[in-house]
Amino acid sequence: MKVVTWNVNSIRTRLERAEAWLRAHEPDVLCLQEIKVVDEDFPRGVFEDLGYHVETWGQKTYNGVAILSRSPIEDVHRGLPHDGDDAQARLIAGTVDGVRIICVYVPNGKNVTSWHFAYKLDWLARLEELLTTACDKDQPLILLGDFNIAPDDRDVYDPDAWAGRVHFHPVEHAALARLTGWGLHDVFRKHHEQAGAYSWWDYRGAAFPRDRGLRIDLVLATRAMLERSKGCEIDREERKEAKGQSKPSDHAPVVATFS
DNA sequence: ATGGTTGCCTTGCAA
Repeated sequence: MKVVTWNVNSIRTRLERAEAWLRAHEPDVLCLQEIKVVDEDFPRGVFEDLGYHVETWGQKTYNGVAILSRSPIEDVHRGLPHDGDDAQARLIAGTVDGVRIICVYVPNGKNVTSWHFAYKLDWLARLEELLTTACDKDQPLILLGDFNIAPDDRDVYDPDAWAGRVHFHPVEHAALARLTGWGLHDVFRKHHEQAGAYSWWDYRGAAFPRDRGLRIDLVLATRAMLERSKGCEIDREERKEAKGQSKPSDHAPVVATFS
């Protein structure tokens, strides 16, 4: 079972690349973030023609998440506990071949003094509540997506410069630790110890060619799925620019394979 | 160096 998370930064702008990537890599499950379209405008036919079931929770202009799967997607759930009617579209879950898949787009946070940062922390607390009240840590479960948090020093290009900043703040690390403390494991770290394996590079300041990135796109799994984990790779190639091609997302896909 | 670039869709916000 090949499961992927990819923040595409607009599915309409990225459609050509997303379709080509799917044809080349043929994942079983693809979790998308920042689709930036309402459900009616999601180009589902393109993916259905490739053999995928499609479940979305879209939103105009911002956010939006989706799960594409070769097998049917059961028990689909959208949103978090205490979401209001105006909730941001940031979480969609479904069960595929007996594995609970939770696709998340964690709020960015902007900067630590912003209301966006408080919103991020509240959102993470409600994600923890979802796990503890509606999920089973002893069952096969994968929580994956754009977490907008780099777990440790190996996951940021300049840890000293990033210390205390949004995406690498102690309070964010504490929130992430509560999720993993519930019973989740960083699948990438089962297979790779090295520093400098990033999944996101800012569009600005030539961050990608200078390799100034962060690993903020994570695949977290319960013990049952960690034991089935056979590999986890970041597809850095997809972040590259090529002449005559449409632009890449600022995030690379993260590919995890399970038995 | 609080800059820079991209995507939304139109004028400024979010990332």
